[in-house]
Amino acid sequence: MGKSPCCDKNGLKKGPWTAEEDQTLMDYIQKHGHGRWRTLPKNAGLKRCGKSCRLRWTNYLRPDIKRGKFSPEEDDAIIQLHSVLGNKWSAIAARLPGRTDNEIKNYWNTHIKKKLLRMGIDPVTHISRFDLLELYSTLGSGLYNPSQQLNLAGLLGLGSMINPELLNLAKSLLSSNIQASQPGNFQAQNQFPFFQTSQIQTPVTSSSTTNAYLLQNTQLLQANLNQFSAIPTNICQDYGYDDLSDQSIITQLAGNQGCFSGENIQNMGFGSLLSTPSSSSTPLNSSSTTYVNGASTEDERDSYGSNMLMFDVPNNFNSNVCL
DNA sequence: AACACCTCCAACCGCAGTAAT
DNA sequence: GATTACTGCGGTTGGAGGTGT
Repeated sequence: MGKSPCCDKNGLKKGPWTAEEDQTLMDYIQKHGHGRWRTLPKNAGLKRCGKSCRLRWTNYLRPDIKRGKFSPEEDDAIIQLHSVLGNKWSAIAARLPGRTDNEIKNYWNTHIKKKLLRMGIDPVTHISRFDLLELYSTLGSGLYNPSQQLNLAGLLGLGSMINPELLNLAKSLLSSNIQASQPGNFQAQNQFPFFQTSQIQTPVTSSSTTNAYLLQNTQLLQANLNQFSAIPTNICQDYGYDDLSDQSIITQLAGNQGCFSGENIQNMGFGSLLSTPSSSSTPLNSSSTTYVNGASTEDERDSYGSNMLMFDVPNNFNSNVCL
């Protein structure tokens, strides 16, 4: 299903390698070295395509490959490198001796990503989902009614829980000329400097705390957001909104009825709204998948929807406050 | 025991970049 | 400069093995 054979047409074998094939390949490479992958299998007497041989060698047979479980130090290194390099698995592998890009990629997708999700951290942007939620909520309110004096955190009784710098940042944004509702106003996908991976701060690691991470990300947001005065439409488009001024965004951000209530917060699907496709190598710039209200299936099991909103609701929280 | 579902990872595919012609 | 061949990379898949019912 989905995959068309690359070797069958030439009568070449595909699928798992046998011990004999491994030995043949290793013997040949020991004698002649690797390279010239297209002619190698023929010369070595293997009924495999060159690509398959190269992959087998680089991912499994190479003598310098370290196998076995990843250490906590390696975990941290991968997270840190990923926050800087993104899905550049080969670049990450180059900094982790003995590990292959394929191995790291698999490990990321099966372990680390889930670990970060459980911590409420977006594995693509390495930004706390709580900060993103707050930012988007604030922006959404301002866009819906730009003249409105914002005090969302106060309104919700969340002031003490939200980083004030982030709120100020969001307010600053709203006070600037927001032109994002005009399609085509942004030139490039990566113009949203806030997600430039080269500027992502040290990510959370297994030994860090979420609070420290929030502070780091707030500083990052502030530094980056100072550089622009409009919100790219593609951010909204990525989540299925074509027009940033569309009230539906606000409705989404504020819950299905346009009101914040405890129940709405839990159910409004921010996890999907704010998530990015797991396979995206360009944070928040995916063009292929729209995530709205749980429309996507992947990793919704581990959705931030539950994780990111794991915070204490103050006793005086008014669950029926409308925006 | 049998079946269904889930997790993990080796291997595959397609694309992009580079080198050779 | 255009075309072809080769290589490397990142995303995705299939299936084995594990776990739950």
